[in-house]
Amino acid sequence: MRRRRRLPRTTGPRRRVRRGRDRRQPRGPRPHRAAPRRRHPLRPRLRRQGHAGPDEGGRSLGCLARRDRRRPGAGRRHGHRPPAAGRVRRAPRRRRPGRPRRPPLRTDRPHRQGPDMTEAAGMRTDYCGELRATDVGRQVSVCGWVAKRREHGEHLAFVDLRDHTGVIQCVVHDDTDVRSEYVLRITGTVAPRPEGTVNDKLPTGQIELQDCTVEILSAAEPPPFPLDDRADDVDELVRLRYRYLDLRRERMQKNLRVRAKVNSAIRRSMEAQDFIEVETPMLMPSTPEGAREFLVPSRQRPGDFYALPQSPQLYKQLLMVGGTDRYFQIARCLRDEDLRADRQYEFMQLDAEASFVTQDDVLAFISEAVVAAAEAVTGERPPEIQQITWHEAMDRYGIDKPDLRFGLELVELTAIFSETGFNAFKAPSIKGIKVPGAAADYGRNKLDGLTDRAKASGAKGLVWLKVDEGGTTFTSPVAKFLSEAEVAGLVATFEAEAGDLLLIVADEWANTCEVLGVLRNELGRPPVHEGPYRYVWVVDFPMFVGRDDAGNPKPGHHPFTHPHPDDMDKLESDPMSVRSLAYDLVLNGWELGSGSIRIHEPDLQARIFRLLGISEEEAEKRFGFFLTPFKYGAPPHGGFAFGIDRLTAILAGEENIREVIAFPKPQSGLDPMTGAPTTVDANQLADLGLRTLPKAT
RNA sequence: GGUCCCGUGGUGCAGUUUGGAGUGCACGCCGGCCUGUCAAGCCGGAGGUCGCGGGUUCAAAUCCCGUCGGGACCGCCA
Repeated sequence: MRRRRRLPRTTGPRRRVRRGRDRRQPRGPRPHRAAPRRRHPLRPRLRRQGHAGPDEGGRSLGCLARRDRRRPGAGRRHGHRPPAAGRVRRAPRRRRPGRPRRPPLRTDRPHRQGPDMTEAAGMRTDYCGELRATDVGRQVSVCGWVAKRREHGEHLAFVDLRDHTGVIQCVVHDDTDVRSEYVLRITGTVAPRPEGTVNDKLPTGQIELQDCTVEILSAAEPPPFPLDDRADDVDELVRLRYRYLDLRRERMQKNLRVRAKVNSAIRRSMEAQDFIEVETPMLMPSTPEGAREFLVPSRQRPGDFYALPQSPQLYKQLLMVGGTDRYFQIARCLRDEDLRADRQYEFMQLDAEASFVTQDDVLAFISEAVVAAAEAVTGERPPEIQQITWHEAMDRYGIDKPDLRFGLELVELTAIFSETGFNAFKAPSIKGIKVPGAAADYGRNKLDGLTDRAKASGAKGLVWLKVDEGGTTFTSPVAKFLSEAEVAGLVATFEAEAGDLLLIVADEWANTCEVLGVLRNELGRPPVHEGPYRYVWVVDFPMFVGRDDAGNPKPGHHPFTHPHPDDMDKLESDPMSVRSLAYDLVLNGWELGSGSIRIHEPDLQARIFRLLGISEEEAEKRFGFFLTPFKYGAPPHGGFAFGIDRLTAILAGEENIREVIAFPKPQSGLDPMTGAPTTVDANQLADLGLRTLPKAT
């Protein structure tokens, strides 16, 4: 890192303004110091940079110099710390033998008009939150915002100064007027707190800054909401409107730093695995498959549009054709779909692609990156990520993004009812879940609620049974329809005990699983960020999911996904049973991302298009720029993309990705801070050949 | 596009069920007091068109309709 010089500590204006009584009137000389000249006390008190008056330069030096003369050794003690930010952060606090002492205070520099912004990093010697008892005796300068001030009469006040590392208590004995969120530079001596005044709740609670000289770098209006933990309860719209204030909070600063760690660890991991970072265009042709796109009108071709990328999918495959071998990008993706707790218009993905690899290779690459990111944040390396097939995920958890942190697995019951007389159970697939001990908690209302939920998910109905005392009979509206053998079969299969609640669904296999999967999550799923972290690869996704209006199968992943080699012979005969080489990575029930091995053979691609009902002409029209390259020799390749916002949110302990994005948008997509989106003036529209319709009223 | 929940000084709430004067609490803010506090303490003060519009009523924060804004979820996100 480039070495940056620190500003001589004496160049800033020393502002003396008053707080408390009589702020609007000049006051007489104060008792223990010759009264310095004072600026007019009326606020705003600060002159703008460049308009500094004659009192802004030299006097403070004089004050400090006087002070230094009064305290022999103080000047020498107060030295230049290694100036680069990284060094400051990591600098050992204990001075080791042999380590050179900090260079002496420079008092020989020419006076400056206010802080020199070209040396802003040098305005301080330390971060607020990093001072410790081992720093006692040092004279330091810290910069930050006033988190809190506590006054005790005219001549004692405590100022908690905050930067992104934390707060330090500064003892101010003069009558400087500092208020919430004023930006200060405070120079003082690190001292142990007097006996009985240690604050165990603060990492800096053993010490405080004494003999403080306060420079007001910026005055501030009171913030519209408290910038501490209480802001967690403030309306998110208010936090977003003043996001720049919200970001000062410990939680937000922590989250931004978690995110930076994730990015950094991912980048290091991918590079260590021989991936190279390549940027791909933000302006690309519209490819209307999949998510709705953001369109950008072309000025030079009025009436034509670029689209912003939903993902770099097409480009990264062309990078493979281009011999790049292993590509990655921490890529911004944009989708014009409705927002959610885990969705923004724009979001970041680790996008990766590799040539001459198998599915297992890709899973290993990505696993390594995710594990590295998790380790960078938590300090613990997660265990190897397990795999589960899509079919097993559906069968056991009823969902393709299973949350493995809790039980309530689906129990297979079909065989028990193979000869049932109960019409509702004459179905291809019968499954249930057991909620241990929940019978008493679920009265009629809650059970009706579950039934409604099941029906909303597509179930014909939901059968519930409460296991009676003794554990061998049920209380249930359908109890009378069940044979003794069926009752016994249920008790045995569920390993049911008195007080358990059993929920059963009978339908086609997929429906049965999905409905119970919804109920399972409803009944047992903890908030996503609660530990432990359970990563899982879901593999062998079906090649096709459902059929479109014309009866053609629809691709489960995307139309360039390679079919599973074992199922190639079923592509035409039984397409819906064909598996693909597509895979998802799931963490605590959130889909982190997905990927696949791609089709690199033009013949196979043509075959898939035929199955999807896409004619050659249509394929050429829609994907021509993408398909032609494959005629020139495409390597076998595959890749993956996962959402960095989601991973970061979970690792940061947040349930909402907005909390780990510096400037997110609320659910409406309207930015309360900037007002975007806005109308533009007619000339801009004319330039683009656009005309807007009147807004609906 | 849909379902549900929420809009009351700068912030967080109570008050709405059962209509009766902008009523209350906490924080913040402003002023005063206070030399060891730490989400300091004490005293005083300012600050609100109860999101907006309409309706019912003698009377609406409260009931009704509409609308705007926010959130969670469904649809959607190949």
